[in-house]
Amino acid sequence: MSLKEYKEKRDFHKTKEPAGKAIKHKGAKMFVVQKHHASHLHYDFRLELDGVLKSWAVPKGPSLNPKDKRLAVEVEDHPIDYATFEGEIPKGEYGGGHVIVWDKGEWIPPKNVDEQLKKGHLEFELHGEKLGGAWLLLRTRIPGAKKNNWLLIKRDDENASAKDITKEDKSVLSGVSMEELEAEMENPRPVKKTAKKSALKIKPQKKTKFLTFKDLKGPELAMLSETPPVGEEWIHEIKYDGYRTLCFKNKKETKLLTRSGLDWSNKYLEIQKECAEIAAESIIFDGEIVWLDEKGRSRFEGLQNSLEAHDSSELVYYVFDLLYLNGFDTRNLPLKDRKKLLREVLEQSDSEKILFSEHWDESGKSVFESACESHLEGIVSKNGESHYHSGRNKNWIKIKCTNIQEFIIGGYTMQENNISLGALLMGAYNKKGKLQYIGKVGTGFDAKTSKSLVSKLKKIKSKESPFDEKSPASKASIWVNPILVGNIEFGAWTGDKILRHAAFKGLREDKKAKEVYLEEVKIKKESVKEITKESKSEEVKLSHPDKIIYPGDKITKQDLSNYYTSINKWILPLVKDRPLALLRCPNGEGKECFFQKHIETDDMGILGKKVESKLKNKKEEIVYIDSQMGLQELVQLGTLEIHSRGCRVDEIDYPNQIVFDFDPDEGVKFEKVKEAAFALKEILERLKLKSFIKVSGGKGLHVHVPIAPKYDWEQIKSFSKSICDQMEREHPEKFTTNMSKSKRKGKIFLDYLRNGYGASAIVPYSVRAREHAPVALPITWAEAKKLKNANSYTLKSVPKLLNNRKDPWAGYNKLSQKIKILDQYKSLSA
DNA sequence: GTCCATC
DNA sequence: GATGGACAACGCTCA
DNA sequence: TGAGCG
Repeated sequence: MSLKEYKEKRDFHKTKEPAGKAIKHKGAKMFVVQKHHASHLHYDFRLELDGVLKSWAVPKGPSLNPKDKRLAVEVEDHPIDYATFEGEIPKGEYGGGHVIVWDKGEWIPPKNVDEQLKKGHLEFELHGEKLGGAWLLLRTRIPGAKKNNWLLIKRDDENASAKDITKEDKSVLSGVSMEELEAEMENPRPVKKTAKKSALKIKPQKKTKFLTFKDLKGPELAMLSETPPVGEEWIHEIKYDGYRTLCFKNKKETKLLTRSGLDWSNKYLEIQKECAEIAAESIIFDGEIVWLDEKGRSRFEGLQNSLEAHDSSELVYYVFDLLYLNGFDTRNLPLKDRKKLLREVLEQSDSEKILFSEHWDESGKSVFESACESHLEGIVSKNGESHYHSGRNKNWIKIKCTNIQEFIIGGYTMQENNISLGALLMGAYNKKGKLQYIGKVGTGFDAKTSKSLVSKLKKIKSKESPFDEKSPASKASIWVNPILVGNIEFGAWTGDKILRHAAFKGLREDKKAKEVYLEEVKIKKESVKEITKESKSEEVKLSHPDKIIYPGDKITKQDLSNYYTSINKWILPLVKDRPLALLRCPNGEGKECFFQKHIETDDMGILGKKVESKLKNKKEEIVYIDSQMGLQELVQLGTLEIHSRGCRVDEIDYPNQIVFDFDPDEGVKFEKVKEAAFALKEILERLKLKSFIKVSGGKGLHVHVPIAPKYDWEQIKSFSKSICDQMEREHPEKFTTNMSKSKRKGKIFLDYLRNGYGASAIVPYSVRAREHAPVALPITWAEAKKLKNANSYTLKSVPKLLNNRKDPWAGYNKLSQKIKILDQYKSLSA
């Protein structure tokens, strides 16, 4: 989409003038609100109408980028456009201009929304375009709320609500069927996911105009890995050693382009001719042009020789992807389907030079091994379900048998005779964008290539070293502009990131030096699982060790990491192998946080597991840890609170601990909370159950009861409910089991709901995301007697306290208590 | 913090 | 490259 | 039935 089209689409309500009418609202004020994002700072707007804070000003409007300083607001009598500010835009108020709002486009707020808005706690998005402008579809979200709400408002009736839409109204919903709309309101989902789900089936639905290389934004590229990925979704292809080439054919012309978009049709005349003859009106291929040796292996040297001789007769084009066919953009098809289509097309054409790149869907490991045995360069494993995405991503993974990589020539030395080339000084761009020296290459070129190299290098001589640092400064070094790219085969990397046993294999004329960077080896988790079991000592890198995550006490991420390291042996037995729920606050305590129960990581310490609840009849993906490393990785992810379920990952239907949470209302004396805990202790003792107590790190206390995993969640929940009910009956003035705030005045809320399927509670020894980093610390009942409050054990004080401490929860994990009354009930009902 | 999508 | 969104889930209770 | 609450 061009910028113009994008703007038109975004500003549809300005250009289309739909049922409602745009008016200028005189009393409007704009507020610029600074918002922190994990990786960047940006701004949002709020709009005040007649003194009432109404909304974000511009639906999906542009944010203010401190660099471009635009603001989508009409200023004075200028036409609606972006106002451009000079200099820094301060946080604050922007009044005096006009802000465009709809006359009847205001939504009917649900209860409390006005208040939420005043606090700035509500955001909404306008989805009017979907409904042709006659209606407003708003997605509202209250941070922390469980779901989005969709509000549909008819413009000409202020009191219209979503329910009032009749079948007749369908006509104005331009393009949106009633069913779709109902489905959307019923089951709201983020807009972008909608787009994802509407993936084309094998037959593309809509004709699109022919794509250009620019539309494509370049070919899809593979990530480097040391081992092939594991999983049925992966298919595996031979990795070719040639030039990546895209073929664009339409009625007018047939072009062969390099990966950077250069037209090399003339260099591959024979192939270009054959492509032109393909029996399709328009087509885009992605593949590799190679030269094959007598054994059918692609050899880069052969390709180079052919090109230098301007003879493409010996080259073939292995096509492995189809991006466009006869008017249809096929990039959104799953790879498997694209290759099916591609195979059909190529079978029809019967060309000897344009070949279908076969794939195998057996285990990646065996494909990789046989590829290496046949002295091929390696394999490329691709996710068969993935769409075609430009750029490097994890859907394509390359695994190499030998180490051949492209690097940049940053300089060279001559042999002593000063006639022939001594060594090439190689480099690659690192993450910082600097050219990093990676060693010299003094072999692999014969007299002829040496000569041609020298003549090429002389032309690009430069006075200064192009290398960042660590550069091989010596009198003999001759620097060059770092624009030539060479193919280098090497044995291994040294610890200092220098090549060992490197040999020159030829220049890569299709690659720009800017594209050559140090590739990080991305290893898929599945393929290294066996390794991780043995190499648990691996350390976890903290991305920002000095980042302050508890601003009140200047506690850094490193401090948190150190905390868990020092109390590792205390927390691990209580947290390992339990399904987790994490409270993550990447920007620290007091900043925006979110809960998370499912994570995909490539990290090795955070484990995922597919579990199935037989009793709940549902499958889910859970996260757990079983090592110190896992704990460290949680820290790295910005986890401030670790919560767990009361069960083990392999028995999710049967909890092995019960948790009672005593949560006092504002103003309740802590003594009372202690009394409650001790009252519970007594009840439990009467039931012959041993219990353990911990401070919550907040205001309350938690009592844990380890049990045998033989009762299901329903049993445990009703058991704990009955106990809490009993306490409430005995002392209704002290306790309540009712969570509602109004009925909690001056009482302690007995929360038995931690004991339900999927519910979780704070893990003992976890820190809390509150000021001073309090810890949910296990204590003895004797200590509880003297306790003054529940939040004075902190990240700073706990490690010292634990020194030489006798485990207050000794035997917790070994205790497998039975609950008699449940057993009795069971035998009764049986 | 990380991934991803959209521009 | 800049920007922005998602990242849980479920039962209870009250209006 | 939806919102608020853990």
